[in-house]
Amino acid sequence: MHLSNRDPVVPGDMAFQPFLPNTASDFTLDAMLARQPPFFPAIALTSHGSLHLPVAQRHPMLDPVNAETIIRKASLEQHNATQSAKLSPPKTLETEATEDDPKVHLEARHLWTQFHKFGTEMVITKSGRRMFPPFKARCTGLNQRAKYILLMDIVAADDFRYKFHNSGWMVSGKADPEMPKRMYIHPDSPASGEQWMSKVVNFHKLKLTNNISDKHGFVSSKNTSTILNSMHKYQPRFHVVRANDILKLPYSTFRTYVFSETEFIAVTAYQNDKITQLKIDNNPFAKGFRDTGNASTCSHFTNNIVFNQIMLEGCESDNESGQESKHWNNIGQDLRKISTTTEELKPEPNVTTFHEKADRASTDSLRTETDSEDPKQDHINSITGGMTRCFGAEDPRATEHFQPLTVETDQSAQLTGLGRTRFSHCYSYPPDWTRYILNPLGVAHRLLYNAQVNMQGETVSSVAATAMGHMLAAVSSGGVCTMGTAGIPVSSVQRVSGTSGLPLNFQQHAMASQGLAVSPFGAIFPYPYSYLAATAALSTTASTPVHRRPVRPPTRFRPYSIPNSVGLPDNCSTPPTSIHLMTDRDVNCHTIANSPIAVNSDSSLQGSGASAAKRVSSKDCMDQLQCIQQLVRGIDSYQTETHIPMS
DNA sequence: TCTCACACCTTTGAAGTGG
DNA sequence: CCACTTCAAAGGTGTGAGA
Repeated sequence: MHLSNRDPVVPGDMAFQPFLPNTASDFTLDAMLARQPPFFPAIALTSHGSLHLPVAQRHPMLDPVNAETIIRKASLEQHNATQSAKLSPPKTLETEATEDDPKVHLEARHLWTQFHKFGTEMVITKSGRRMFPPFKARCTGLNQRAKYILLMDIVAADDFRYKFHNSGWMVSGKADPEMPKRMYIHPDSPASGEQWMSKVVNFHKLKLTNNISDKHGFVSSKNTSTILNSMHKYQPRFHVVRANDILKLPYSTFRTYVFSETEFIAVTAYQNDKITQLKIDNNPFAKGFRDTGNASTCSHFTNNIVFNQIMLEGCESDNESGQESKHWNNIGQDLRKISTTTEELKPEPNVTTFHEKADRASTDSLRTETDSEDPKQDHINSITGGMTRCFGAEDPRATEHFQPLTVETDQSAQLTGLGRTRFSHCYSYPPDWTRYILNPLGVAHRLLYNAQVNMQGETVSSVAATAMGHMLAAVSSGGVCTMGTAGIPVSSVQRVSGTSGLPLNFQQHAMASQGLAVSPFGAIFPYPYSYLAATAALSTTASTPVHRRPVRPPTRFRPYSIPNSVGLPDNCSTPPTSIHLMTDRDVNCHTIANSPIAVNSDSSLQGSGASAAKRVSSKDCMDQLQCIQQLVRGIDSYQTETHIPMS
């Protein structure tokens, strides 16, 4: 058994051979374990691996012997739990829960809009800089009792390098190779829908850096950074996953929300003075650079803050605490007024219609900000029109009025500047995941490379699990799921009772504290070992417009490619994404996701998981696997293509 | 184009104070 | 014991010089 293999793997070693189960025996735990690549060697795999090798070695799950013991023990526990469940089926509140319909509203959208208008520059430094404006979102439509995991990542928006010329940005060439991408799990994850909806999801702790050797992303510290290339364009993405355990992410459905106005170009120094002034005027940390006597480009922002603080006093519905949060909200409110003043964000008539029809019915949280019979509040309502409109974009009812806008992922739409509408893209995975694996665009195909799938009985892994490339998604009815990614074992035990074999706190904190990243596939990654976030990638490839329409819109976001080896390929233009934890728990947030095809044993998720299992019979699984195999066969040739044509 | 030191600012939490 | 205030350290900013 490979579990005992301690031999290190040298960079470039093809440690992961595609394993596609063909027979029922392939789905057993032993079969999966037998196909595991050597555990642990990935720690020392890359030139960067040495950074965390000593730490990783201390992790009990990184010891091959311990790992096997833990896995076996977890298997037994789950078996016992299964038997217990048969004798006394667990009571679940799921019957009272309703299907979720997550909607995500970008906070301070007007600030983002102004930011986008002025140049979309985001400063990155070697030590890391926070995003400005901060990425914050408000979620609604979640199942209050279900557990959700919220994530964020930043992906390249295109394949170009830019330069600032003649007061504007222009393409200056082909993009440099991307840095390893990281996906950030909100530290409050998993949390109930009620908890998420009660707060604003805030990723302001996320830092941007161009330091390749940066290791903050995986270290339990206040610093959580992602590596970007200067003078390249990026697009933050927000993911909502309905799952009660981080280790279930691979089997869960990602709903991805892309707010086009959050797109930015990473720079080491500001090129556009307007952006500089915008940030100085709005970022409290840059207050020292404000010149009150100077009527700067954005000085009216500052002036209006006072006005809006008065106008909106007491209207704050956000549960956030802390002055900074209030500050950002004030900024957002302030800019709402500005937008009204400048007419730039004046809602279109149909938007107003939607605002009246949908917003009044659904955006209670917003109403708390604007709810008033007071004429003063009427004015505020008009101010917030743009924000409400954006919020409604994810609302099913919005499609009635904005249907043409639901497919806003093509290149032209993205590049039309402020003239375009500002709606987020919502991608979700339909239950019929095979349809997306067979996506004609082909991008999903790459995700299947080296895919290892284990399905048994009624348990069916989702697209994510299927497509997690060199990761191993081993889900068995026996309950044991061993994740052998890069040779690192992780027990992803799924009991019928819904609790993981490894308590989340243990998984999350222990791993993070030891400088390990928890991948969406349940693997532990030492920095900077990065892996494909297949689930996230699929969010772009298996995307559907706002409301799960079966038609896939063109997307300009390249999927994450799966490395053809455990190491990062030299010519990998689209490195994989790893998931790691934001460790600061002071981040406010809320968002949630439905996981219609997730393999959820959690009682709160049994409904969706069980239904998914029913939807996909064993025969269907085999058929789908055959499809996967066919795809994989063609991937070798496909891999030579370095990128997917954009829209 | 990038890095670094710098001044200025906010944030945070510990320590002190008073009811 | 609790709430409030004070204070210092930590950390987030853009600037500007130099590489």
